[in-house]
Amino acid sequence: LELFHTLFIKPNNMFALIDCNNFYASCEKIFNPKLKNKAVAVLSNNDGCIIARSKEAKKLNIEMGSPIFKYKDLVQNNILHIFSSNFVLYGDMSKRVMQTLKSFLIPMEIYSIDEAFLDLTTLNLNYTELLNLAAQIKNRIYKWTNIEVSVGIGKTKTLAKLANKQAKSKGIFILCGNNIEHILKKTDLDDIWGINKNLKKRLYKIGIYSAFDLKNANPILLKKSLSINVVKISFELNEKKCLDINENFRNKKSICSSRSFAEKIENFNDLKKSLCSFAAIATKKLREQRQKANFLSVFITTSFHSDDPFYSNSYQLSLPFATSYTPDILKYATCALKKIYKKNYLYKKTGIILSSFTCENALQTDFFRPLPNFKKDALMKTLDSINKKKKNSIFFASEKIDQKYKSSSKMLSFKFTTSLDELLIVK
DNA sequence: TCTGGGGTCCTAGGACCC
DNA sequence: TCTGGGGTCCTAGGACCC
Repeated sequence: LELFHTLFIKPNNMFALIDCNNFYASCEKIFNPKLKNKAVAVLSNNDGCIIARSKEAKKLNIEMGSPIFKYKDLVQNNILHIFSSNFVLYGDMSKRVMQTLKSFLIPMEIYSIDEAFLDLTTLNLNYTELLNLAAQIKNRIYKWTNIEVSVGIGKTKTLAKLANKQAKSKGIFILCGNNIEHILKKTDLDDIWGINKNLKKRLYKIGIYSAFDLKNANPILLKKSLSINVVKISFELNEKKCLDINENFRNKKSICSSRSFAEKIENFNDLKKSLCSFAAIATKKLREQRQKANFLSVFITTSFHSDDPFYSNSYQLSLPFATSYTPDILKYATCALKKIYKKNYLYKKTGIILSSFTCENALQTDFFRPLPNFKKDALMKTLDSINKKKKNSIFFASEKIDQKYKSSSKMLSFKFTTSLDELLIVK
């Protein structure tokens, strides 16, 4: 253990986690002044359940993840204002926030759509300087994007995450030195990054009941009864860095596209059409990161929440050659679907996952395989450039789905920042 | 009536190798 | 009667994240 510490754990690190407050709900509020001080919630695809709440909505005890029909009365009485998820808007606002953060020229990892880590280690700041920097970050992001953020600072990413929880009420919080023990004692295990309800139960079984207990736990015991990740979390609570920031976030290692349907689908052809439309979306994303896939997985499932007979299955296949050519993916995805489709079930959802990527212009071939067809790449380039000018100008016949199965979003706000036809009008 | 979508990482076990 | 020891690589499934 001593050896491990001296070899791998470097002292004197400092990380900040910047997290946008109630991000999706905040994005809706920016462009709609009528929503000021009102409770706002954003719904999942298909307008199913709640995935974001403004602070006013949180005060009404509206739960994350619960289906919207539970709050029908609040919506009808204009107490709760709901929106379909507008990922084009949120994605663009996220980009603006991240660009603002980049202007500080500090090593940075974009961790999610509304969060980023900064590695402050080399800046060597004292407590007051840290507070000043955090305030500057908050102010600049608010001034440039109108988004409010919380800044949490700690000696490891795990502590910065925890500090951010404290910062939700105070705006800025630095978790170090004397206050760590005090905070950890009143922190629930599942409020720690990387520990959920399930892991919490397993920790209870070995006599660890709080974040403070986990900090002081025996790493050998943690490794034996749980996993290496829990050991790392415990070290991180002790201000010993195990997790570094990852600045190379550009390329994804897998790309998934899936959706639940507005109406359940029984028929193979309708299921195939929607799968093909997801396959085309995933393949387009793959081309955007200039890579080709060697592996795909297709899944189908009936509803988890109905009395209909339940069936869920998936099929994985290795592609005979790396490809980002939509017709190739459509063909193999359809093959995979045929393997798992069963008649007489009411399907609610399907999707595709592409993985095992290689660089688009480094193709491995062999003696017995035809040479790669460069015309395929040229065709996809043309297709993408046409669709860039006007979305969905060209698509494959197999993608054409019946409107009634498409997931619905009835309360969609405008794409205020990305579409000339949907600009905010000020009278 | 109505219950999301998109990711990463770890581990156990199988299939190989000598 | 008795059948080794030490590896690597791959994958499915689980567990976690937002």
